[in-house]
Amino acid sequence: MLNTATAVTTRHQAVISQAALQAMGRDERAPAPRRERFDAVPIAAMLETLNEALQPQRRIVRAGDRICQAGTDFGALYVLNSGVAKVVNLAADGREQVVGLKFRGDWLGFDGIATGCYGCDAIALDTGEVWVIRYDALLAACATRPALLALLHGAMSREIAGDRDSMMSVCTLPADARVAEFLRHWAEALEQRGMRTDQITLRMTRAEIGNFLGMTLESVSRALSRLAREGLIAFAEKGRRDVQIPDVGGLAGFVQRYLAPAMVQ
Amino acid sequence: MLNTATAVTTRHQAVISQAALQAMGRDERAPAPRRERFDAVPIAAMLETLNEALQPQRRIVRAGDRICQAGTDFGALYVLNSGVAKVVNLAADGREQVVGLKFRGDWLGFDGIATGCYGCDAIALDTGEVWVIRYDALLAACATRPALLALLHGAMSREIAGDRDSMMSVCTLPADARVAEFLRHWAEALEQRGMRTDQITLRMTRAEIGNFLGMTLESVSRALSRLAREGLIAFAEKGRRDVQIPDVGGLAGFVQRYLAPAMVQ
DNA sequence: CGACCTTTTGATAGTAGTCAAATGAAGTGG
DNA sequence: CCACTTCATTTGACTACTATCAAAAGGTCG
Repeated sequence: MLNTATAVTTRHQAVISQAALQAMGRDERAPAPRRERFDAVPIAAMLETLNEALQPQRRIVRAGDRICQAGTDFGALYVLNSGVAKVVNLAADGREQVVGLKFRGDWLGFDGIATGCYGCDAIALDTGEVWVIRYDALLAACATRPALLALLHGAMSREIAGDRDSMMSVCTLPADARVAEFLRHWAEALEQRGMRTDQITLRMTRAEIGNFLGMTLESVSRALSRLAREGLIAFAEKGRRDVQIPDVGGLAGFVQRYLAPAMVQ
Repeated sequence: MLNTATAVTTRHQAVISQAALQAMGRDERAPAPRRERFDAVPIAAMLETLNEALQPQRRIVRAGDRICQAGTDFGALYVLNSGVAKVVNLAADGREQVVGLKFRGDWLGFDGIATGCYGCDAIALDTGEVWVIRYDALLAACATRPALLALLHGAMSREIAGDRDSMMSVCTLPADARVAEFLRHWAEALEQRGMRTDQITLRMTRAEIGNFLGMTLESVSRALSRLAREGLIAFAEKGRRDVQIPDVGGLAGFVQRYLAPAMVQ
């Protein structure tokens, strides 16, 4: 119960093979797998830098508008100055999945750099402003402004780390906790941007949320009902798209409790 | 049955909300969500460029060696010149998950750029050579060699796209198909690097594979047995770590069949 | 050989998916 | 303004996939 490598067996299996354990035997226990999740550069500062360096073209989008389209030629990256967007991955066989949510300051279109065409659709979930950053112009500007390059790399790096965290949520959490974590994550994103977190408007249907989390719309609905029954969330009087979160910490606690119900020592 | 947006309902739910559908109504059907998955720059050429531009330090690793460690200060990226490695994401609460597999030419450590410390462990799965690319040196070299920067961005972009595909596999495929897709992906990675694909040596235990795919080791074992029973794979005489794949296309077909059993039109 | 893993396979349980029906919202046209 | 249509959501009943528990067999290494 003291070795984290083998203690976690609540859901699925422990990861570390014996071979790996003994191979890394020398340096006993990892010093501090602590991960800092804050941004080195605040979002507002990043946008300011981008704005003055590139004076990007602005585009107003409304709910449902496609910001970029899978399969079309890559030429620009997009930065959300306001609003919310979903990223939808499309497979050749017709499967599609929401693989990400984007908020103010987030970038879109990175997946097009390598292949020369966008790999995902990005769809606005409400009204917002998108900045169009032509990739060649960005690179040119980066040549004279190292800070810009740092910004770009930071954004890509954060995207990679974020995707992995999504992966972990989907793979290690039961359905109810996944929904709780989804809400917590959304609230956290708002908080980082200085917005209210006590009430959030989900701009996705249950089906979209389920698709994002790898579960059915019914399971999402049930999970939300259960969270509401436990008092962790509440619905606005009319319509169930607005979720009130009296205490974000409560959601985090729920995830932890659900994660390791018997891990209370 | 002709509208891909609503046709896919075999597993979980269709993604596209009605609102989104009508909002994007004007441009009828998407032109071609085709995604090109090949590399613009062959892997060998990329390594050659890296080598001559930076003459990176080389490090020989053996199975179980840690290439980089979550939580430690970020200073360098790593490129696999040979061997295989797994990327393990660590959560603050002790959960850990294999979130990626890396082969020759793949980069490691991108997640450290934004936060200043690595977010994942990277563990060698067999003997191999790792190139250490100091990040500051890389940036300096990029300033005079645009090709290097393109390489870097291409690698990060590919990582983002790849993570999303993993996410989609985990979320949209049933257990058996997930394992088949895992094998297919491994074979594809070998093929892109000019290696044999008819026989691959899984360098992970069933527990590790299961952790990666979001299922238990028993389910992985059962899935492999089923694939073997169907003749899609075969085991070497001794030990069940070597998997023979007579026809990679067969695995792809299995995934498709399992994906849409009733989608035969 | 014996200790220790890993893997396989079976039996059982539980979570989440599927099917179905009812309610709730929202928009349309008379 | 109100029927009427349409879609989103909720909830129940049932099913099925996959996790869990357990035992045995196969490998590996001292």
